[in-house]
Amino acid sequence: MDAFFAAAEQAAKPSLRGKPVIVGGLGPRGVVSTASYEARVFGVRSAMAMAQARRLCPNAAYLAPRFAVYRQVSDTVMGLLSELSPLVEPLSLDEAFVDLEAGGVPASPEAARAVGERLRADIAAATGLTGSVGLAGSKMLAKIASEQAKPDGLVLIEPGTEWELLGPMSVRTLPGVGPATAEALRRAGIHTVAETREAGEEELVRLLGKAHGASLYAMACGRDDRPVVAERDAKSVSVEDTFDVDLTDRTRVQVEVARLADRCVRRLREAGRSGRTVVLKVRRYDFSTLTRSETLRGPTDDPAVVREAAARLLEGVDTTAGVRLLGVGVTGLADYTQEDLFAQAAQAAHEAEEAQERAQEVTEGAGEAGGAPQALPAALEEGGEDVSRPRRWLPGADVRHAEYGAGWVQGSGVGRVTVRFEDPWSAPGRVRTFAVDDPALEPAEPLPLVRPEPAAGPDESPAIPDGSPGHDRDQAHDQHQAHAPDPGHDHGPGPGHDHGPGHDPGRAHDRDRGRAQPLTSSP
DNA sequence: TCTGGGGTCCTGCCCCCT
DNA sequence: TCTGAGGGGGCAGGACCC
Repeated sequence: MDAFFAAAEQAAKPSLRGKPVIVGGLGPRGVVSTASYEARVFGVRSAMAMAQARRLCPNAAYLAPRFAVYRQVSDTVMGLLSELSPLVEPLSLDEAFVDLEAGGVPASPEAARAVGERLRADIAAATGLTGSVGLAGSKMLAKIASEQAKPDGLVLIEPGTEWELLGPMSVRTLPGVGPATAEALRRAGIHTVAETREAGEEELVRLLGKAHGASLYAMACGRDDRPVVAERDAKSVSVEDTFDVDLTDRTRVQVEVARLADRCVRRLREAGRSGRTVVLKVRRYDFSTLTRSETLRGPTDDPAVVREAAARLLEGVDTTAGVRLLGVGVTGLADYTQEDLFAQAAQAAHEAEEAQERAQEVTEGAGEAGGAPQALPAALEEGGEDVSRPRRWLPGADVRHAEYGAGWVQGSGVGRVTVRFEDPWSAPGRVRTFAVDDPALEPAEPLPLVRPEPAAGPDESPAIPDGSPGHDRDQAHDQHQAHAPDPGHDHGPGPGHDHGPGHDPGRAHDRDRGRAQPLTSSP
């Protein structure tokens, strides 16, 4: 998929189409996940510090990723791929290898090209997004072809042309050659694929080690017989958080490690696995990273066991100078069924313990100062809403207003949140600003990017009528409500308080009159 | 004001066992 | 009974990928 996250956001948000869009971590230490092609013109790239991106492209829309949406689109695309062949190997949400031969596609360039073009059309129809297709006789070449095809194209590498094609390319083109390998090769005077071949396998092994050197030589010669492998089991599960501000307080570090251990086990259990080796990861103030690991006698999915192991590992790490990242992982995965009986018997006790932990966290939460990891949307953590914290409105998040309908958060701050009201099928919408605790405004489920088929029935009119559903009407509301008095705040959401619709819409105050956007610049 | 989060694979070292 | 070689597991770090 082309500029996947950013393209999905543009599809979901009509006002962003044709504009620079940057998806990534929005905190002070965020990095760019994906930049739209419009943003790349300014030099913004994946993995770049968000701060640098903002300097390069201050007028872009900066959005937090919405993985639920991307996963949905990804499932759709992977479904189309699986219609082509039983052998589909997903590499990530937006990329996969397909073995066309296993799918019975005749081994001719014409047949492959036809399948590729049809696939691209099907993806566009099913998702509203563009994807690029690389066709070749091996994974490495197919991948190179797909890179060349981007955006929105198809490239086929004819058998027999690989040698000349690869020769002049940079070594960085080859899979497995990153900055360090490229530098090692550069020092040896090797810059291109052809020079890599000329160096010979022996020299590459000497420079890079056995496995890396040998595989690099094969790749440089265009030899790559790695099969397409469907369904690979994960070998580790891990979670990590970078903190907005370095942690120095030892107790806080211990609390965070325990939280991460619990999150890690939750993920482990969701996957129905257990693990034997617990890994603690610590990135210090100076970005130096260390890991400590401990192998248990048998695999576990017991939060208490993982928490305790992580705590023991932490004991051996000096954190006084400041910690910017903490992580907890589990490797040596086994099937859940191998869980030992003792732990299962003790599980009830641990669950009671967990419940107590959570109760404690809520009371501690109120005093939490800066340095929080990118706060999870409060609603995500546990069913109940955490009343001790104000709701956080992440830019890009889906919302629904009792009166104005579906929209997305454009920005928030100083007690207000700015929302653009539009949906994937509407014309670009307009912006309104509300108090962050406006009860008429709620987080919402993402809308599908492609308009769903109208419900089967005699009446074929779609749920959302064509044409913009009445800016004029909105305007009328503006007149009425622009000066609605700000009712006093009630900070005691007692029992029975809910955010359901039907609250007095007069609480919505629209101070921007559709123009001023004090918090984020409108693209 | 640089530098996320989720992974995989490889290497080197140490230690223990055979 | 002692010794040395070699294999394998555990551990830490690093490179790479999306």
